[in-house]
Amino acid sequence: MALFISEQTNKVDRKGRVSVPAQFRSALGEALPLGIVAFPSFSLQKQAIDVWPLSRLEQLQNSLDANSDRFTAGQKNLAQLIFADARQLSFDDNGRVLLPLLLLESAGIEEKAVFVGQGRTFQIWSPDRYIPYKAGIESQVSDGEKSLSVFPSAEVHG
Amino acid sequence: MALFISEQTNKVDRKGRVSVPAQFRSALGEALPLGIVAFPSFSLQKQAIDVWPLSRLEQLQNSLDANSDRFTAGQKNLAQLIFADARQLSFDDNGRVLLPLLLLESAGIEEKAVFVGQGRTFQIWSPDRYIPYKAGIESQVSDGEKSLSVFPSAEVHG
DNA sequence: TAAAAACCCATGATATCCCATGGCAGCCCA
DNA sequence: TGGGCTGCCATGGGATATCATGGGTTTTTA
Repeated sequence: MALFISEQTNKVDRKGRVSVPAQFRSALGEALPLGIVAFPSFSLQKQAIDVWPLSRLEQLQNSLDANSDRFTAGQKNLAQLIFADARQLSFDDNGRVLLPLLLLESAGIEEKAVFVGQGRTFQIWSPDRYIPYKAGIESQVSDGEKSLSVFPSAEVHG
Repeated sequence: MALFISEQTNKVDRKGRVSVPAQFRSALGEALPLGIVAFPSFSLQKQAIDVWPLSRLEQLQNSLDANSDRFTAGQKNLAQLIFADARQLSFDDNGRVLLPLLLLESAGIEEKAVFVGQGRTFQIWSPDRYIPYKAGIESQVSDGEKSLSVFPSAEVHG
């Protein structure tokens, strides 16, 4: 499965439907018909919605089954919350999903939804929250980290 | 994959398309069909566009998956920003890409785009910005370093 | 049986595909 | 060595497909 890359703002219609960016849908590839799961983003104090391919949730479950000892108590609690709060969303013929009211409210989404690629997952934000959030992230990157050979390099070359 | 070397200025047409220099396309080699990712250059205060082969972003993601602990918080933030700001571009039959409006604007590109080889990556500049930028770099070189050491490396890149 | 969800079709905007052209560089051959 | 031939490359533009969006209709479900 390809990566989720880039931002795109789409409209939420009266029925609560939004088009998932075509690029994200194609990144799902074969996993598309399985759909996605969405839940309030715990790492962001539920400011936004986290979206995973369903297969990732399955992988998490498998890890919990096989390597339960490698998870901290806190991580297990988090996993419990994800399983409880996650909603499985499926695509209609036009590539839209119906966002449940609970998720819309918790993320403060009304007219517009910002889809933000995060590699293996993506997020859905209200524009009003996303803009200041992103500005904050940018300010937390130091100038040194922005300059040459930004990342641990042995892994990044190809 | 070969290195990106040299400069070339190409025209941006009415639809926002530009030919990527043939030399850069052939440097991509097998990675050509996967396409490239482009985002405002963080190290240059978003003056220009940084372009990576998609595979480089995939390697970054793999590295994050496997060695998350070797990244600083700032580096992780930067990675988040890259996933959000990057746009995946693919080539048409003539070797052109469509530059999204957002990138054109952030780099101040209108009629012409300067492609600048940077080894494993390349940049795209507006001529108006590139000329003074390069002059600045050149004057810094003339005041300082004029030779380079090449270090033997255990990593075999390529 | 009323509200919500799923399904279906329509539309405008935009991106993609496809073909055509002109210029330049390299090559061949006289 | 010069002149033309050939092929690649950058560029332009029309045709086609895809995408986001809206709304009606049927089906589900509570």
